[in-house]
Amino acid sequence: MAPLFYREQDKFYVSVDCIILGFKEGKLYLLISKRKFEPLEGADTLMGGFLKSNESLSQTVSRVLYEYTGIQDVFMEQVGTYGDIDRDAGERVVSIAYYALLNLEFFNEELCKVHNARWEELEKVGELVFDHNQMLDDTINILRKKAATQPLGFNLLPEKFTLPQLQSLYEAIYQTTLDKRNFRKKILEMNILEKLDEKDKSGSKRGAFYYKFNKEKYDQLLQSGFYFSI
Amino acid sequence: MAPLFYREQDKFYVSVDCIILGFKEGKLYLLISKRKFEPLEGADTLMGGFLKSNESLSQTVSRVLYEYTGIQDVFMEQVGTYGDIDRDAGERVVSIAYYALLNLEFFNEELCKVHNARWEELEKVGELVFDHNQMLDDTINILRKKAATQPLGFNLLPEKFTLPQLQSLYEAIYQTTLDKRNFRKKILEMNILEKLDEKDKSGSKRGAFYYKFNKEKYDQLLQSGFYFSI
DNA sequence: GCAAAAGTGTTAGGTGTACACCCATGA
DNA sequence: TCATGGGTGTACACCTAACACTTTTGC
Repeated sequence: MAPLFYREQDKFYVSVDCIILGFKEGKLYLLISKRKFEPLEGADTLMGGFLKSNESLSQTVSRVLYEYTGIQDVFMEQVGTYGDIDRDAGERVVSIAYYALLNLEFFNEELCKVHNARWEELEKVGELVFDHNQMLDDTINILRKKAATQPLGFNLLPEKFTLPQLQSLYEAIYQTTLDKRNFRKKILEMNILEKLDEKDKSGSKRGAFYYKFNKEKYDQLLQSGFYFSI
Repeated sequence: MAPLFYREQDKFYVSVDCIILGFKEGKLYLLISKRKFEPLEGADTLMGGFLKSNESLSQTVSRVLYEYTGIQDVFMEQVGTYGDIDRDAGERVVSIAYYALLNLEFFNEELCKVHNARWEELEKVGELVFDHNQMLDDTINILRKKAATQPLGFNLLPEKFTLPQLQSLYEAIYQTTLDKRNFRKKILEMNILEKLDEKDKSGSKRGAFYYKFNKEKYDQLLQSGFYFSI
């Protein structure tokens, strides 16, 4: 039984909504689903779920991510909380938005069908239910700020990636083009990438060397005042 | 009556906790109160309040800020949402943290007594209830990031302030010392301050000129790609 | 006249940015 | 052999950071 003062308070439905982003062939994609219940059943929506009494917020997010993508241990961060009275047309619901960055290589295509979900090009996302477009805009703003100063981007790539791939990821995030030489110089000077002896021949005849992100080295550098910056 | 699917879900108490910061004589201060109900009655706590059915989240924050400080139209932003199962020792409560920056000049001292509240030097804040220390740490991190790229700081100063005051504010936020000449050059070059014909003689015999933040000019500059940076 | 804070410019080093050509390979 | 994308170095402009002395005025 709740202590006295608590019992006088109102209670609310609490949900999480997930902005799930992936990257493929130079473009960012958002995972969009069809809403499964009234009101607005069938409309485009972010992945979401209700908080349960036996779950922490982050457990709810992990559960929702697992249900829709089949992936565990996904990189995710809170975007913010949306609490307008009428934000959900069905009932008063306070919703916490999280974004997740994942590597499309490991994505379970089957689950897409189960949930009526699809990957939509970020630039072409149309109207979503409620305040979900706002959540998406807020996410992109956060992503742009964070990606410049923290090595988030690697979550969107396979473990082994090429420098042209990495560059095109940043170009997609910032909707701009970057100078190849400057980009390579900057990222390599940080000494957080490990060059492999293997080439990706899928993009060109010559092939581009694979690299991987060296997290140990990055963590070690952080200790000594280093900071990531693109 | 809630639509069918909603009715199956759990409901939760939702609260807001406010990290209220002020600045005086070169130091940042946090408004701390004594918890008014069990459990942990009398312990040091952030200002907080429960979300009500007829309020949006930001209305709740405004209400709490007004109750505790007597000030309306305070600058505030969301820090994040804290949803661990046992974060509140009394009951399951999901709490959204907001920080507020205010000008101590207008602060209503009377309300301090009413609420058993006090301004504590930020550097000397001790243990707070639940996860409130975490909320405070997260706030300081956000403040440090934001204050460097957005003109938030002016919310902590009176409308008229001197450059030595402004500098000591940034020194307090970043816990560092800055070079007077470089600081003045940088801030004045932005052309967002308006020099007044009046001096503050309280800090020295010679007196320092008052300036004020020119929001119109700042907004105008933003349009043309300018960005604030300290 | 002196103590105490306000105010003022210059320089060197480092960082960001613009820019064009050769390389490796499969078809 | 040629078309395609991968890979490389330099020069200049700009910004940052370091640094010391003069001014004002109340006491």
